[in-house]
Amino acid sequence: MPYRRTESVVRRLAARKESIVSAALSIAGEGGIGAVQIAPIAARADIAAGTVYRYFPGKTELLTALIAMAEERELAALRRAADAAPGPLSALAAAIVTFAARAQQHRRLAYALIAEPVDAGIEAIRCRFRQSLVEEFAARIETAAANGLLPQQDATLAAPALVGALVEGLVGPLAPDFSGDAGKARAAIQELALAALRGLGVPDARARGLVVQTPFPWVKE
Amino acid sequence: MPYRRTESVVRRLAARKESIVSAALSIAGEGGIGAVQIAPIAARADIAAGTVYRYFPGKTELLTALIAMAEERELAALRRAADAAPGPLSALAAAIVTFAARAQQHRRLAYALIAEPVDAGIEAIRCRFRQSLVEEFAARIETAAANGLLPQQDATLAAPALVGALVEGLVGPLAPDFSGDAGKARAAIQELALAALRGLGVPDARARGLVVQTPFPWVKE
DNA sequence: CCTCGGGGTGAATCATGGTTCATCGGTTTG
DNA sequence: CAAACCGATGAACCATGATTCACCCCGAGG
Repeated sequence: MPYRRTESVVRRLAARKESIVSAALSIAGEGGIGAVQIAPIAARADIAAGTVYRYFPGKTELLTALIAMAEERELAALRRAADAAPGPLSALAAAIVTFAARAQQHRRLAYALIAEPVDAGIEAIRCRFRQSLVEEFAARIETAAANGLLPQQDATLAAPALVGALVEGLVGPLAPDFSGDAGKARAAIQELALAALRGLGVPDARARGLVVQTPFPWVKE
Repeated sequence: MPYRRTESVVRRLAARKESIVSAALSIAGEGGIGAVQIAPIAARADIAAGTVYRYFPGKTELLTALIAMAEERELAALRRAADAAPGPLSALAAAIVTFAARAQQHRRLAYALIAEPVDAGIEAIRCRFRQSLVEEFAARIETAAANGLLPQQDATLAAPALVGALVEGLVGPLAPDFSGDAGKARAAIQELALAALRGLGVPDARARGLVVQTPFPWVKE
């Protein structure tokens, strides 16, 4: 009778695959995308370098899995925050604040996943992540505009600019250093979110209570 | 008597150094930072690979020279446009529009010099360029705010966000494709500039004539 | 128990791209 | 014009890091 994988073996394999991706993710969060190399990943996952290739055809696919994992998590958080808001405009505001807060909380990882220098092949993969984010924001902008809560505008232009401003302002290499002062960090998020909303055509977001204090209860993960 | 370089030799050497940097710059403009490699540069400059090392101790220094050249050019253009404006606020607006217009005109190069993935060592160099840009904008923002033309705000937060929004909105990988439609490109610049100014606290830039049609006569190079 | 086959191993291999250096050829000097 | 020397050359070298593969090891099936 031919060899059949035991149920427990199947579980072990799946768990190991998962642990490889987790190892990669944690390394990315510490040392950036450049530090995501096969040998360190294998070491952290307590396996040999060659074993990685029993689970992924190549580094590209591993990175793809890594980004997919992060993407899922981030989009879910974004949607949870937005959908809990009472209307399209506050949903947009909540998405902005949530994105900013989470990005800042995992600054290194956010930078690695969105803006950090990598080589071309990997950039292509990462683009899909950014694309998802941008589309999420674009959809929220369009909905708000359709409801007359924002001036009509080109969301395909505004959404990338919005993401660019948030990333560059909070986690980019030139952003001010907020480490060690949570209050300052929170204030920066508020200020940026207000500026972003002004840019989108909401001059009085604060007065209208659109930008609430972070962290939201539902931002935690 | 020891060997002394002839005047003509000195000129030839200087010209060659210059031509190496130019070759590197043109390659960056075509293929991005990743394509800036010693062998192709040497080929384009019509010299051997080893010769590059007679002019630069290493690739890092060559890249530094490349970026310095671009930085000089860009900052000069920015300042020329801004200084020709009639006041601090219109100077800021002019700087924004000029930056956007130039970045879009040399989209590939702008991306390479500001946002494109590269490895860590090079990123450090490139940061200085972005830093210069951000500082230029920050100074303009502060001046305008000091004159009561903008609400008081943290320019060290606003300036990076501004640059991020412009870059991501116009030249980033997710920006809409403007090639082949100059009108659309121009409209995008206008819209982005207006949004940026709204974000900074100028709700009616268009009505106040702050964002004039590009290209400015003085934007040309 | 034995043996079979798949998972695991990690040293070896390959690919890429920066850097070096022994050597060549044209200039400068006396 | 010959000697001395500098700048140019480009093949060889080196470093990094992904990928492979011949060889183990262990548990399932008989």
